[in-house]
Amino acid sequence: MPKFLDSLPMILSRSLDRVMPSYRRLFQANDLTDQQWRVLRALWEKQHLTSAQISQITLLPPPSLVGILDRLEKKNLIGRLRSTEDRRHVHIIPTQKGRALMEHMMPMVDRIHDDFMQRVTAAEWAEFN
Amino acid sequence: MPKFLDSLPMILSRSLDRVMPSYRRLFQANDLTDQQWRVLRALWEKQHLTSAQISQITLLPPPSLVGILDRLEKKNLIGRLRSTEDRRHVHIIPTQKGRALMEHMMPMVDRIHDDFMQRVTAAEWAEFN
DNA sequence: TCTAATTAATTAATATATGAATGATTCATA
DNA sequence: TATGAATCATTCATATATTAATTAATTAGA
Repeated sequence: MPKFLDSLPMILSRSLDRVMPSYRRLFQANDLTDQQWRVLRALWEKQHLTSAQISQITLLPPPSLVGILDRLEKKNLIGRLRSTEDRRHVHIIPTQKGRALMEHMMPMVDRIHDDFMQRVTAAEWAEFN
Repeated sequence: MPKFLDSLPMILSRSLDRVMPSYRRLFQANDLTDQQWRVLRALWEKQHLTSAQISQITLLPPPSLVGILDRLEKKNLIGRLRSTEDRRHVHIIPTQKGRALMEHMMPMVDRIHDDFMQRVTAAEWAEFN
């Protein structure tokens, strides 16, 4: 009978709780939520994605994505474009402002990742075994 | 430059997304949300906890906990008891109905955990390395 | 002893998650 | 080619996350 804190969901949640704050400080400094960042981050690797594709990549559920895209659009960071071939699809494209913001943030995000991978492979990583 | 999907937050989120559905089916069958379950699960190992203690154990932020406790109380699964020594504290105690529900669910939850630890140590677990 | 600093729980405002349902569109096929 | 099944984005209702602020109660210190 495993203890509550040793359950898979709690182990993973705890890990996330330790990883996210470092990122979140940077996101907040740029007026972005975690989820808004995820969308922009996905568009960074491949601009021009449909809403469904973004949902699959970012793991953000479609109903949430609607609002997230609304707010990104309101900030003029992305644009929505209804497809002409298949009018069910909506293409999401980063704006000039959106790309500039990413250009500015990506190096710092990469650095946070690198910093983690050095500490994590030693300390936190061990918790999984 | 790590790919988005290889970042720590996405690896952990993806893992959670694969683990939770199995549990969630059981929770829903018993009319509980993930978070409501967490609170009852914490009280299972040690009934009589304060709101702050539950927050620390379950990782549920205090503002969220207020509503979660409200709904658990409304379902008559827990009781709130304002402390007499320090009237700032609120003791949370499972009701008879709450304990009965846990007694019913714990074996099934443990089994889900065991099933995972057999598949996970082989397949998913490898993803962390 | 009286005020300033702390603490626990809560409220408020905004953003997301979850599951079900809808509307518009496209596809499959009889 | 009409028509029912499948898709994509969206809406709806409810529950939770996040940050800041508030309230009530306790403690620390002048």
